[in-house]
Amino acid sequence: MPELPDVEIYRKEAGKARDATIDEVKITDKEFIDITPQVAGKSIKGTKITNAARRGKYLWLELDHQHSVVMHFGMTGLLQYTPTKEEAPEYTKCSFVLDNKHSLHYISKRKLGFLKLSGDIGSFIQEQDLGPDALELKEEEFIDRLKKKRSMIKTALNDQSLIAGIGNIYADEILYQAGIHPKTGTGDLTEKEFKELYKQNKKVLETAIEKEADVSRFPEDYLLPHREEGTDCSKCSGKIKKIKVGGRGTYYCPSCQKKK
DNA sequence: CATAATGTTTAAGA
DNA sequence: GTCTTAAACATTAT
Repeated sequence: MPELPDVEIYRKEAGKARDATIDEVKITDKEFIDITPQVAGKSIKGTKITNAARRGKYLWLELDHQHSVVMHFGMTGLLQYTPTKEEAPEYTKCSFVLDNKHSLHYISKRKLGFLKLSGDIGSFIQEQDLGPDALELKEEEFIDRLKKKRSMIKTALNDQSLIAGIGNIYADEILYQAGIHPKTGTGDLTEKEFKELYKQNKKVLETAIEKEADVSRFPEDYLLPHREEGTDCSKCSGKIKKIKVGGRGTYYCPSCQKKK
């Protein structure tokens, strides 16, 4: 489930490969991986991983030859760092075999993400029209950006050009914690509610990272561990309800997230 | 078998 | 042109 907290975990995983040299690039799904064996051999093999960087849901492996590998995880992708002698996980699309007896595996069941060679990170962000990372934003800009969009608040939170990193399920969690109905129009929110959103955005994402994006370890009053229609709300006596917002499944408590 | 699923891009509508 | 919404994409699990 790769949203900001998940990708941050992968970034830490990739960080274990820092200063290792890439001995080999194994491409196991040619259709999916946008790197030809020639390019891999010429531009990636033999280079050193100098850093792992993240913005929103995108992850970069920075190499010492002024380029980098950029990856996106779609809905089912993940990154794993394992001893090379272990077999690559199922659905592995591409593996970087390192000189420290470990390998980094890009894994995905479906084909919605990508992994490719990227030059300068800044120009990539511009091309993608990617907004600032949800954890880097100051309160004022966070609120200003949301106000610019005239849509339901959940749709605005999911807009990567406004704020990068919040996906479908974390938008639900943030709105649940803030006590705001997901269909509320951005124009109908009060200043107080915007501030609460900012506060919960930070808290929810940081908590998720601290728990290594493992929902079973989330606090008891979070929505995510019991994101199911009809279950009891952890904050009041209401029952969790499922609706569609902008075409996506959305869970909320009708009793503590009242519509205006 | 039909439906929904954490994602982004596109095409269409206002 | 600009902004917003809905459909399309690929594959698996229920």
